[in-house]
Amino acid sequence: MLNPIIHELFQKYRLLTKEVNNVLKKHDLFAAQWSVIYCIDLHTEMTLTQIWKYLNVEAPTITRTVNRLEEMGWLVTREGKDRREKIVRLSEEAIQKLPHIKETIIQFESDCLNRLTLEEENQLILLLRKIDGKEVLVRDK
Amino acid sequence: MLNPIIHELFQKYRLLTKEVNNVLKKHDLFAAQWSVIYCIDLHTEMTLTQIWKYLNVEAPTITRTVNRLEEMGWLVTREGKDRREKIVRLSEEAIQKLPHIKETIIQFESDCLNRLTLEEENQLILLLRKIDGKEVLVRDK
DNA sequence: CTCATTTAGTTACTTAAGTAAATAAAGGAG
DNA sequence: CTCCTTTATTTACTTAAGTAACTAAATGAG
Repeated sequence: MLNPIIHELFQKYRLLTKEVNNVLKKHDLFAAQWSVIYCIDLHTEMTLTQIWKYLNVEAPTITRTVNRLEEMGWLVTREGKDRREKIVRLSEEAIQKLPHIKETIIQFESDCLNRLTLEEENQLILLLRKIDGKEVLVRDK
Repeated sequence: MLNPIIHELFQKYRLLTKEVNNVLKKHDLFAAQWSVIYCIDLHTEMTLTQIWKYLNVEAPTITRTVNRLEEMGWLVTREGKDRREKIVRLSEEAIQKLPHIKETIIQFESDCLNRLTLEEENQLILLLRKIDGKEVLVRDK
């Protein structure tokens, strides 16, 4: 952008999405779809609102991705007691396929980070969290 | 995604683009447009290929952004001696508006990074560069 | 010189995500 | 109970960027 940190962060974002899309191709998934599947698996069952709040994206993004994943047979949805909300869970096939996909993702991610020591990884995550901490809690200044 | 570093990196990317778009709104620009203007300013004159190689994106992305910026009067293009290539430079208005825009961007970026010390900034950039270093040079392992 | 190959840019189509505005159910004040 | 407000989701439109396939100019082998 101008600042080298932000520049680097943007470049890595593009590089990583590109590569993760490539890795996921063999499972017929895209990165954003995988992130939704992963987060539903983590919580077993979620409303759309819970998903977009967890992933920190806007609601329409999740409407679209969940619809697509439902069409593709990865997700099953039902109406909640509150009839406005849509509750999503993984389909049987998805649950079955999940371990294998997780494996390839773990492999991919560890390849990406193989030049970092464990300590560096911890440092990196702490430093990333310090960027733009408006919502984290206004600490000083 | 699953790995907290990559997860955090993706979140920060979204947060930062959102906020930089918000800051640029008063200049009638979007983040990607600004990055093209900035890099042309840095090099005075560039071909499309030089731009997309510098920014590390694909060619069609730059075709689109440059066309839009030309329509909007930010850029001027001409044909090179090699008649396949399109050479781009900033328009007079762009050059005039640039200092003010730069100022707001610098302000924005330093706000984003104000919780990091200078040393932490240096560390962060080094750590980011270690991610997925396939193209950087395969060093060890 | 001619033709095959490479290079620069574009076009068409797709994923990803954002904003603004609409719909529709739930909840609350009176 | 009625009406207003809030909440959950959706729809329409836009920016950003990718892939694949195309055009057209340049280059190089013969």
